[in-house]
Amino acid sequence: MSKSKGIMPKASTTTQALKKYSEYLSRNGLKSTVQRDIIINEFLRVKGHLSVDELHSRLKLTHSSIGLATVYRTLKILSEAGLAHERQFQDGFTRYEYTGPGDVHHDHIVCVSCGHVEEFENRQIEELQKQEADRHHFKMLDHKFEIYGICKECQEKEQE
Amino acid sequence: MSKSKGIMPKASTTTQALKKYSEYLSRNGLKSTVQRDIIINEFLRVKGHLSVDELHSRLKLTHSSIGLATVYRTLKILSEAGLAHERQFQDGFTRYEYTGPGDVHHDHIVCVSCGHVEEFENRQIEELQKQEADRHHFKMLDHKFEIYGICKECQEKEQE
DNA sequence: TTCGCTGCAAACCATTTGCACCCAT
DNA sequence: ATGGGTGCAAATGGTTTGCAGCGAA
Repeated sequence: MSKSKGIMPKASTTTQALKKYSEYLSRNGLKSTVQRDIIINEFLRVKGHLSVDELHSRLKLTHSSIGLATVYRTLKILSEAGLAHERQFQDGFTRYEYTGPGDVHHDHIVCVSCGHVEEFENRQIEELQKQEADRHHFKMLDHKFEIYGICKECQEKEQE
Repeated sequence: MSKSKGIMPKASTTTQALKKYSEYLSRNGLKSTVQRDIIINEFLRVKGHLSVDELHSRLKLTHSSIGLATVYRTLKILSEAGLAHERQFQDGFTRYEYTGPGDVHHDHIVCVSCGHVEEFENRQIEELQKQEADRHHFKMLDHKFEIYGICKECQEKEQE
């Protein structure tokens, strides 16, 4: 769900992301390493809602020595750099989702049977949220909205 | 946020809850014990959004021998009996909230500073959710909607 | 050469479970 | 007396952290 607002994007989202990432590193006195590059490239390539363990398993296929802790630490950096969002659905894993530069806030609809995740944007819901926050005199910082259900494919499988 | 729909409620919510609970026990071959009674009575008395540890700490004041595992097990039973809802906000604890017989679905607005939780109902949001589920061909089972922010009291404290 | 980074193992921490004993039915 | 319940301690499992050696700047 990354949206390029410009008419003619000059660089791919991945290139922009890598740039933002390396800027974040130097601004914070952090170093570029081969492991981090491997992790980030795979993360940007997949663009799903990956759990740390899922990403680590993928990486092990081609880079067997990479440590789970390093994947955790790198995803935390991406999150702090504003390139990834931490998500917690109901399955006990923290998942990370890529966030592009022009991305609009969105929510999730999760299949409790197969784990499939779809995204949606809904302006009206966003607006109603703000109204509720105001009504309760809260300064809204964030929100979490997830719909849990059974996706089309799993409904069809159930009927067999 | 328990709403009695009747004009003249015959029994208090607590009494009704205890009845529902004991019915659940006998229907499932479970036993009534002093520990369970103590836990449930305190849970019904407080009616907040209690973490297991918070409830256990309260109970220890008057019943020092009560075990944490028993509190976990009893709240699980209450949840299965339909008298409590498991909630997970962002603080790493599972919280339990009392659910009365005529209760309408509601969502939460949570203060990230002091942990205070308020509730709200919003028909329009519920309706928009259903529309989103339909649009994505999901059979909706459940949802989770939380607004995170700073409550009025904490905003005032911040300014000092 | 300096520090940050890595992989490993150990630590964390909320929650669950195994077990020997207890008690409601 | 039977079999579920209890408290305790140990196990679980995702995530974090300490540490000795490694490598980028």
